[in-house]
Amino acid sequence: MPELPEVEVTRIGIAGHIGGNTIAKMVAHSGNLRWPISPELADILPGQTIRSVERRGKYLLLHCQAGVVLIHLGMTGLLRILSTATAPGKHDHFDLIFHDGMVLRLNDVRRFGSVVWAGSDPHAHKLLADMGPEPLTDDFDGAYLYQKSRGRKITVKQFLMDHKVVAGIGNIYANEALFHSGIRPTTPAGKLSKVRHLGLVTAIKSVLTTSIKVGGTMLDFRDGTEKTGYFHQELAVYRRCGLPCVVCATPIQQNRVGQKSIYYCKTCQR
DNA sequence: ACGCTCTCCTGGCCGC
DNA sequence: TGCGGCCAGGAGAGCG
Repeated sequence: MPELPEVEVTRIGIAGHIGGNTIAKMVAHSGNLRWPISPELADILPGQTIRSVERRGKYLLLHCQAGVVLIHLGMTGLLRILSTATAPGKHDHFDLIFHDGMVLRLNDVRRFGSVVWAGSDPHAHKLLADMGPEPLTDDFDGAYLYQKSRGRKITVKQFLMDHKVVAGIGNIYANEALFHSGIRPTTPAGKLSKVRHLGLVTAIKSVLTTSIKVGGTMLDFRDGTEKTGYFHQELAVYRRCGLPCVVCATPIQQNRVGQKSIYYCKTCQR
């Protein structure tokens, strides 16, 4: 599923194709995604030029003169660049057609994604306004995370996935970062020391950065020729229930916290 | 402010 | 082979 690294790789990939290109038409093919595709887009977007493509958490921001289109890929969303429009498939929901014939197409099997008009002040939009710092910026450090966790009773795993705390950390990277920092996912966030927060932040940055590099070598956005399973990092714990820990060979445990799966090594993570 | 639960969706997988 | 049922999972909404 698209996590922050995949969204970042997507951002870089599509920016090279649509940046500076002018939109001729927007077409919504099917019913709703998470919310209805903002209907005003059909009126606003024709004639708009893509100035830049930004990422905030897992949202992509397409900057035009009139404002910003927010795109979220949900769990199964995929953006493709086509050189010419082809008939949309069952799970193709949205096309941006450019003057030169190029098409940016959103495919999303489970329809948890969204396409929203955010106007000229996107960072004030309610979907972005309360978001915490980007995990790969210097604003996100051990002191910050430690301070935010004081008094919090939720598990550190759930804490990391709260986007008001830090933007764009999903289930995979929460599990992986906790493994690499040796922290049991079920530990209450408020019980962890400052030093352990520092290690956790270091692990988050490391695992995200590595994954962006890997994803970047495996994506090709032109005409749907992207490799399947385009994110292919070696995962240490995620979905490895019962398999040996890569460090100590203890079988990886799986449990549920909240509605999500946690994976951890009971020996390495305390 | 915080924490918990519910909800959206569908392909894949399991058991019978 | 078909069918029912369950699961994964991002993250906002709504409630206490």
